[in-house]
Amino acid sequence: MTIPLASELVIQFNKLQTRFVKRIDAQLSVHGISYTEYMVMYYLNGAENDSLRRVELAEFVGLSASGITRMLMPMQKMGLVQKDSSHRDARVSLVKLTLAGKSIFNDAQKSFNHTTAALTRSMTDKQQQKFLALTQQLFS
Amino acid sequence: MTIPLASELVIQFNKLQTRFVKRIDAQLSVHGISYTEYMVMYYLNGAENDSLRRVELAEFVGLSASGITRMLMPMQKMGLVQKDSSHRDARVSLVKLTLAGKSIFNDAQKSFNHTTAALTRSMTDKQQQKFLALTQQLFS
DNA sequence: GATATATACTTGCTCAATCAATTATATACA
DNA sequence: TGTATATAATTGATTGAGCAAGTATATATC
Repeated sequence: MTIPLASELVIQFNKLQTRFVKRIDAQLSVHGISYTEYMVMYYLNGAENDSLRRVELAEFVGLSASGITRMLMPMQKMGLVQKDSSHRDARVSLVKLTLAGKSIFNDAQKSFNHTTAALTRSMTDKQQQKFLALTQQLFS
Repeated sequence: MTIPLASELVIQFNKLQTRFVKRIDAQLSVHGISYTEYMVMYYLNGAENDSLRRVELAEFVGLSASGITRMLMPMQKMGLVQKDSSHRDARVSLVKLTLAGKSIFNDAQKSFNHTTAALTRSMTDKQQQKFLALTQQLFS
């Protein structure tokens, strides 16, 4: 049986992504954080008011609510993030980067960008743009 | 700080893949198997002599050796795969699909192909080919 | 205002996967 | 031949994540 194009695409795609994350994880471990933790910090860093609610964070990072709770526990213990409560809604717990967190994120970001550049160095800029555009297209 | 193209690419790429796997997992659960179990069966199905060594399987699927051992245990219990020993090398344990395993794989494959087609339906065939080619290029 | 429903988060339990250590066997070489 | 090293697989301990259930608070409706 010949394998359909779409399946071949998904399988190769998945394989590549697994490889990417492993490489990035290895690099980030120098800073003591994982890929997912990096993504958490990345979104917190870019958020307005420098803070996000847990559900928002979960949505961005692609984790469940409980996944976020568990992920943040050690990060808080390490002093990377801190909790704040919302005075608008007593249910929500806002998360933000601490100063130490920001500093570590800045360092990690350099590693991250460096690694992604290495991972995609077999592509020209134009190809990367094309590839990104096609990736975006698949979201719809 | 503007985010570099390569990093944007990797992040979007990762996000998309997570989404893909979730959708496929949901579909495959009808057949009682996960994405990774599907991949195991997929490689076993395509292997010559219908069997693979655990290390080979691990390499293909992108798991560690122990990951494969643990993954195969329940699959064996469910009767999807069986063990064989190699007469060339007493250390190796060959894995192959059982008849039941083949049958379930065939059903699952239909679901899988159907789902991947749905996931990529926003792309023309030509775009899919382009995308696959770019993906392959990143492996080097 | 009281009751029902929805939302934000946390906790207990479970599963999948990893690493490090272990066992068994194979290969290399002094 | 015997000893060191390498390889295949498994096992114990740990981690990351999910789901289902629970708690606290908010909103909607009667």
